[in-house]
Amino acid sequence: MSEASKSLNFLEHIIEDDLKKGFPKDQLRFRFPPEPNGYLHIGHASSICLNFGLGLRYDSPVNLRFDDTNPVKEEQEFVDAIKRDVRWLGYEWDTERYASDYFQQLYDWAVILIKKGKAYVDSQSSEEMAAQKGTPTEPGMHSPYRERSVEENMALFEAMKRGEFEEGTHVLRAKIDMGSSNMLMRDPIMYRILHKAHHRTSTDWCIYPMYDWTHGESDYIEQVSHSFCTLEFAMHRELYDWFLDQVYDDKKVRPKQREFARRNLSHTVVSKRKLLKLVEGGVVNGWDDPRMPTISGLRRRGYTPESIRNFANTIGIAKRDNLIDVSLLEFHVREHLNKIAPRVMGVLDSVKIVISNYPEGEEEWLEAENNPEDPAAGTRLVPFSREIYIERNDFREEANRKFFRLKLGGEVRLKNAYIIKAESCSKDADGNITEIQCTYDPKSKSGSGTEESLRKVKGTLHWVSIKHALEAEVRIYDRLFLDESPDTHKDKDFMEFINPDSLKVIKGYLEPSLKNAKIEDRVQFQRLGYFCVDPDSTSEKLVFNRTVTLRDTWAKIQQKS
RNA sequence: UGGCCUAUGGUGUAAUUGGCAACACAGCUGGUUUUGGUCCAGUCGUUCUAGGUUCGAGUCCUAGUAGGCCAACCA
Repeated sequence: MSEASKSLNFLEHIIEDDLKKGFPKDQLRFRFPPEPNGYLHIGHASSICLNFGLGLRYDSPVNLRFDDTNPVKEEQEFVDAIKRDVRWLGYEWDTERYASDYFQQLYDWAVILIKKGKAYVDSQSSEEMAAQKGTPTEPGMHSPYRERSVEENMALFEAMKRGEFEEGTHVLRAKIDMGSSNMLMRDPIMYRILHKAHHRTSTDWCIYPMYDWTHGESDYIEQVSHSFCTLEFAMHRELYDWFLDQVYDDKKVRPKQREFARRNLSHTVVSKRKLLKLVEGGVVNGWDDPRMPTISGLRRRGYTPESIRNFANTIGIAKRDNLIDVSLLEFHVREHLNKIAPRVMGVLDSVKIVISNYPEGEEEWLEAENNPEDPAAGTRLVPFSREIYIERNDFREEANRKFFRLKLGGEVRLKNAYIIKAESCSKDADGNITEIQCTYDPKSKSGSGTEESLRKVKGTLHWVSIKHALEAEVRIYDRLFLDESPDTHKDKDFMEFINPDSLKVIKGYLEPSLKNAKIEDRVQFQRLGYFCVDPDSTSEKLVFNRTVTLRDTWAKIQQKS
């Protein structure tokens, strides 16, 4: 969809209104502000697409700013992973920033607040302060240290900075209103003492600013015009504005915080704590496990950046609670892969067919279309011979008219090859079919143009020549949770809803053209789904991940009966 | 008991700002097809409730109801 024809979401309306009121378009500026303490997931993708999409729409710079004010949890590893994921999604930031770049400026401003009597050092324990904080329905009480003199506050704050105190002994608090109905305005903490090395500033600082004091001022320093965050920060806006008022120069752009509802995807969880539990509990094999809703997991699963961007644009941005069905994400990856993924044949649950009237030892290479959606993709050759594999569930000894696959006495088209007829089958002692004996019509070769080749047969099957088949490991992934919203049940833990069959590892037989498939190559196994080559692949052993099945109306028909 | 936010098909978002409720997904019916894929056509709504303003209300007003968020030296 072109940007011009797309309807506007409420944040775009806010920007349009600002523009209409005279805000200069060339001063529009956005930012994506992750905390480097974990991996990006599908929820972040929405925010990334929102902010960077706005940048593209208005031709405005977008900063990537790491909100790194807590050295206890933050690491360089996450910075690198986040940058890689944002790039992979297809976005370029204007400048790479760190809240830690502003520590000195923030400190200088804090000194100004102290001197104006708007901040003070509190020397109580966190328990004492919590007790004085009040509740949502009762006002708080003043700290006994609230009326310290400017001189005393300055001396204490400077000593905090010099590292003369233990962690937890003092904090710097903004002096606002302990009676406010907004708990965040009840003298919020601006600085705490932390004797921890920071991933960028090392041991330069032993006091670290809190989120509220940092975020708005960072937006201001960067001259971000519109600062978009999720709804749980709505109450923070009053504080954001209060802090801004303390330093604001009206010749500069004043950042505007607005909040949107985070997007929830069905059949998954997204909180860092829960994701970590899945990783540490061994439920999945790491942060990039293809079942994880992380960007790196989706990448390994075979999702394309374009499909994720289209998904994000389709679900839009609003303020109400939501639960987006994962089938919408699956639709977008199918839509994209349908256009770009080469078609190949692979049999995942095989049963052997012997074509009794096909000469023993003979083989021929048949032409096959690489992608019916894209003629420019060309053709390839696939080998055919007397013994082939087909999918076990593509054969039944007897079946009704609705089953238009192979049955005894029935005919079926082998994709790109011949029409065959099932004559008989062999079984083992347990009654399992071990081999199907067929005959073929030599004149029915696909594309030969003969009358026989033009015959209409209802079913078409994919197949693989046994002699030429490539063996591969195929990982069949399904959704990780059976419940659409596993972590919103009051009396049940989300771990109770884990799908025990979210991964099946099987052996598949593939056509030989896949021999040189490279890691991250994406293909469609015809009639089965989209698959991609996993990084675990080696030259000896191919490993494929199933990204998503094809739409399967046959499965629906079967379910109904 | 306080404050803030939200309410439109099964799902997600729109509605030229007070003027024929639209788009996508999912579901269901058919058609096309050498993938039961793709593609095409059709189908699926008391805009949370009750009042009010108005020629006209999803949109404005009032009162309810329901859901979410708010008491970390986290972000």
